[in-house]
Amino acid sequence: MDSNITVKQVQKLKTVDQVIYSLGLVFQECQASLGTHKRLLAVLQALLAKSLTLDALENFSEAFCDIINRALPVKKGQTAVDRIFRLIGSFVEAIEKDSQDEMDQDDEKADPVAVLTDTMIRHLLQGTSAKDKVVRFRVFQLISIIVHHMSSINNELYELLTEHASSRLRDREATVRIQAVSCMAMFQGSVDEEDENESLVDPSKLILESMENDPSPEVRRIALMHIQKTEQLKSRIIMRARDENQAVRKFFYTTVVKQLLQQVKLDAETRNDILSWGLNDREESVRLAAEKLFCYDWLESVNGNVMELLERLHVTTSSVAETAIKCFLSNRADIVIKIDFSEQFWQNLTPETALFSKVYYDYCTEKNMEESIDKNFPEAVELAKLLQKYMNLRLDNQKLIEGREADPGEGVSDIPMDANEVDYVIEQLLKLAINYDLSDEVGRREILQVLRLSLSEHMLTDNQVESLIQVIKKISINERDFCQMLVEIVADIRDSHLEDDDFDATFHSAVSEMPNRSLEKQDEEDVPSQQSKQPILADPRQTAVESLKEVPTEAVKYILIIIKCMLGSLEKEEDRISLNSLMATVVEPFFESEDEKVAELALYCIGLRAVLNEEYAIKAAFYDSVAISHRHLEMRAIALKSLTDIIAVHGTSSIVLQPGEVPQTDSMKVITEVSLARTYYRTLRDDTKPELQAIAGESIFKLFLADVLTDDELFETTLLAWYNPTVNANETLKQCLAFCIPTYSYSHLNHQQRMCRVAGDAIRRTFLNWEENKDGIKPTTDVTTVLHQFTAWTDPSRVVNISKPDLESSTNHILYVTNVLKAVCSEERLYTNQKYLVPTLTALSKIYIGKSVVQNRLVDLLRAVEMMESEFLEGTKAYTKPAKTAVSVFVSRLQALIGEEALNAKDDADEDEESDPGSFDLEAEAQSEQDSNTSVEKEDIAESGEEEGELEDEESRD
DNA sequence: GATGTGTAGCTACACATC
DNA sequence: GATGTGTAGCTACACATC
Repeated sequence: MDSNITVKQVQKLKTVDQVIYSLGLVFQECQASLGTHKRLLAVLQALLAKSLTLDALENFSEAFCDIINRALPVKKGQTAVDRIFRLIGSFVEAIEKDSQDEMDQDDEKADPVAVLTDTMIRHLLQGTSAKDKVVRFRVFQLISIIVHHMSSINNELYELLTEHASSRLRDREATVRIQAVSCMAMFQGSVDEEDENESLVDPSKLILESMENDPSPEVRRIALMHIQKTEQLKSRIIMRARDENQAVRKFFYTTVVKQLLQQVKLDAETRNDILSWGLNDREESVRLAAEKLFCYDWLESVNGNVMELLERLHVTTSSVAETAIKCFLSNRADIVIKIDFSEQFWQNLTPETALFSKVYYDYCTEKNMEESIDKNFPEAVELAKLLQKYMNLRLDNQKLIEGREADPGEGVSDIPMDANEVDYVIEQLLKLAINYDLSDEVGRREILQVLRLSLSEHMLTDNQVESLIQVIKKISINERDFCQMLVEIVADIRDSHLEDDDFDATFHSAVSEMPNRSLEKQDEEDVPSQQSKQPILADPRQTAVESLKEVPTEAVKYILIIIKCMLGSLEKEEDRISLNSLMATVVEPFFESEDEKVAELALYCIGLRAVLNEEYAIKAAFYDSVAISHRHLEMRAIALKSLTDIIAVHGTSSIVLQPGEVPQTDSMKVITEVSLARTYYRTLRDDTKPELQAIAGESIFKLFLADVLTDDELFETTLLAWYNPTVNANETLKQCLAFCIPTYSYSHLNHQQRMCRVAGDAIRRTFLNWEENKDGIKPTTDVTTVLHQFTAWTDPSRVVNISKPDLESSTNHILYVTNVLKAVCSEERLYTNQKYLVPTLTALSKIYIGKSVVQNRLVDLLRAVEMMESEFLEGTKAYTKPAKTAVSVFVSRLQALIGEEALNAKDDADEDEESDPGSFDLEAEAQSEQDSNTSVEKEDIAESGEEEGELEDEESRD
């Protein structure tokens, strides 16, 4: 028989042996290429038919299993076996189909196909818990293939299979679990929920479990692929878009979303979430997959109608719409090129088209597509008219609504556009105007006119105010001009709410003091410098407060929002006088408002001003400190952030009393260095206010990174917080510290030195806290992790951009290890406990010692280690063999680095000086060296020493 | 546990076959 | 034109080894 076996040849076969021999040939041949499979499939079917006519089904099955056995031990990745399995799969499918056709005709006959598949599966199941992982993998691979090609299965076999597969879902090998999941997937939906049999496992639940919790991303991916996309499971499936593994996330976007959209209903919010997570993913590959999904697949699902695609985003409430449109513009140049905004388009803006035009304008600007801008976007004058048109529409709407409320009985006249939608359109037009080409003088005037009137006469939304003020800023000649314009507007708004004539003394006087400003470019020199020296008013504040009481709260909020946006967009202070007046008469009085929102806005404004003006910062710091200790949570958060910003910009010296400085009665400078540190310290330690804790953590590191804060004690508090088990519940703070601690430590050698100084004490206190365990909460880390982290943070080779000479001469790790050993040896509970001692000593192997470290430092360290060993460790139970080995390895390493000669020389010197070998004196040396290196920090360190006592005192009083 | 090596799963393209 | 196959390069991850 030649190697290319055919159906005709099979039909001529006479004996069982010949059939079995041919079977071997088929599987021999199928391994080489998939090309022959079609013919071989026919041959296999013929062989089965032949064995039936010879009444040798049993022999045929046996031979089949024998062939399978030979493939089972072949490791993964061998294509030959994959081809064999593929042929078996096709074979099962083909004979199942034939059998179905025959069964329709004759139900009585025993089904040979069922016998064959049953034999094969039972044979394979014997290997499901084989010792060889390859066998377990191959067994489930083939079972999975067979099951996928079967149309039905009897109950007995089903139970057997699910039982084996479910136990393999917890196989040690990920490859086996993948196949088990794939096999189990075939049985989803087979359990009838109504007559739930207790003994039956529910495949869907098991797959769900694997999809969410399997440690291997590949298993999770396969589970995600196979799991049924049902209404019940969809919310769990969608969460895979946030899987920690990028391959899983990417797979979700390339494949799963499409399946979901076909099989279940997804509401707009869910779709937006999916899109938002994808387009903002940290991995580029995931972002690309999400972009493709949106720009091609979703567009296709709305038949290429771009506006419908945008409508489905629900732009007015979506935070992702703008990103989505940007991605659309850059991905679908083919569609973008056809864009043509007509007059009609601009007259009938919808939220979608308004947003699109805004994003498109920015896109064109960025890509220098001037032609597209000229073609599609109106002149500035026209833009002003458009703004006016939609502002009018907004006003008409409001009147209609008010009218309807006043007289509900009246025939309801249709409101042309939803109020929120009009607001949104206006907001987009304003945003469009921010970057618009306003070089045309007439257009600029027109727009400014519209903006001024709108701002003072309409109660715009917060977002609208913010954008509008940015446009005014852009149009203004300079900051002075800008400020004055807004101060006038604020005055107008206030006036409009006061009817009494005697109200306006303060306000108008504040305004009238300002030079006349006009749109025309005005030389700054024109402003008489004397004006700034004139007294503002006898007692402006008092009168202002009185009159402001008459202004409705809503109007006050509106005014404060305008001021907030104005201050936020200032880069420097060109008009101190009018700002002073504004703050004193309109902002500061509201700090004490009973309305929380009003007080918050006032404090926010105060903080913004303080960043611009160092003198004002003292006042702001005063307000902040009052707010931090007395006011409600949101207020305290604003105050804490504001205080941090002030210090970051102006430094601590400008706002705190210097040592010896006595608080003046007329000054608001009341904060001391200690009270400032204590504010952060207390906030960070207050578990009852997790939001503030997180802000404090972030603030402290911001200031440490900027070298504004230099308090070692405060820094140590952050480390203690990191290892405090209760912090684990505060996700924001945890994330903040996880990022900030290493970032700070690796940012500069001096920063790392601070870490080295406090590390010993921080480790000691952390361990003792765990030991005492006051709160009864289990620590979430262990001793080894703590030491690993500290050893890494203090490793000079991890400092970014460190120069080779700096690295090789750095003594940071030596300082660190000295402190840690000292700290552990100072506490009997630690050095006599194996749990703490052994990891401390084994960590010695990770200590980085540069090639050009001063020899004396090494000798001192060596002496210290030897002393520690003889004084504290030798003879204690905790000093186990691995600990001893670690110490002796470290000692040998030090000795080798030092060299014998230096060692002897140093010994002599020691004898001469009669130094005390029992003390850790090298830390003092290290400290003094560090001080001389950074003379600036010297004082701070000394100061912090004093504070340490005070902070501690405070704490113990608490 | 740190290291080097191996692998799956893309992705894009060329080419053959139906 | 649709479909399947082979090829190569790439990357993140899993695995094996010490």
